[in-house]
Amino acid sequence: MQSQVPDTDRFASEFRAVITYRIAKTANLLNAQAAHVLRKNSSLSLTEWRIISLINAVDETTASEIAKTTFIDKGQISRTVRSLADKGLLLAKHREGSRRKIELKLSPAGKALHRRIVAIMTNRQRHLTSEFTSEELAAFHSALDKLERASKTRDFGE
Amino acid sequence: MQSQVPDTDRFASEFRAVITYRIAKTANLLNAQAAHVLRKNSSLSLTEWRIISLINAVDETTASEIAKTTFIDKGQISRTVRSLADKGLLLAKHREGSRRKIELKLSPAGKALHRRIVAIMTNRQRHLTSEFTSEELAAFHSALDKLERASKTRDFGE
DNA sequence: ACAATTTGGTTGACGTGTCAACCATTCTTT
DNA sequence: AAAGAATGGTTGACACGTCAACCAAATTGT
Repeated sequence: MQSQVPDTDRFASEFRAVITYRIAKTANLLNAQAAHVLRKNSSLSLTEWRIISLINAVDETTASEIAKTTFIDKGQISRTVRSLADKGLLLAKHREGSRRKIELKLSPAGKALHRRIVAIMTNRQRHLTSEFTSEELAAFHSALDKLERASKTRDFGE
Repeated sequence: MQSQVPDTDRFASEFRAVITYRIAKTANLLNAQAAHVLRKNSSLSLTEWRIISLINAVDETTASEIAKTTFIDKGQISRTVRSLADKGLLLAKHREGSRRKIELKLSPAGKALHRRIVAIMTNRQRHLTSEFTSEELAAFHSALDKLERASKTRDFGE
């Protein structure tokens, strides 16, 4: 036996330190988990679920407002909204006195679905953070804040 | 004026706390930044770059080893490897005494490219973590570890 | 030595994400 | 009120990620 470290960990030592790899990997794992949970409990894609819970949170909103805060692509939102409306989960109506802005609200069915899924997702969130102290959680959020700010810089070349 | 909070922050208060949203968003921002830097300084996609630096780190490896450690899809690796080989950046040869395993190594051109880009990416990494103390960084890594472990659970239903 | 299983890699189909062009409407400026 | 700019939303094209089927080689079990 030449080494105690399994072959598949040859990269790990090099790349554990590279923060962007680690975040990308964790985010992928979490997204995969969420998608799996959603498939099992509904017919929603992850983006559909996100948009549903965003709308639910503010009761009523527009596509462009969602785009601004979440950085989800305009186009993707447009299509997702249509598919949710087709499924009868949300209502899209021109806002009073406007022929452009479209007001998005959950339908009763959409609200019911949200209620059912959010319970599961809250369990999940609790599970994910169960090993965190509240200090650790706060520190983690603040680290993400710093990274988000630093991610705006675009120039590192000579 | 009804509120000091801009409209676009209506979601923020609700969703800042939802850890998975935050990670997903930060990961997206970081990936977009990396992709932008790569486009500006090379003709590599993010996945191409990742595979190049993985191979560089261990000098020589195989597709399945990459797949195991990084969770990048087998198929995606296969295609990316081909495109890198076509660009002359890596060499793929059947491993001595095997007609199945394919040994992946960077070509001289690949190594040169890696050297050039890794300098830029190191700058970036330094910039991203410049506001972190080493304790904060360690805590952040350990938080990601916890989340990765917790992301394996797949069941949260009733 | 043979069949059964596992492993390494490729391919095709399909869904999702991303970018840019575009149109209609609304706001701003004059 | 008209011209120009900005905004809200839709669409099409294309890159990328994801899944499952598949083939060939290698390993394991009998």
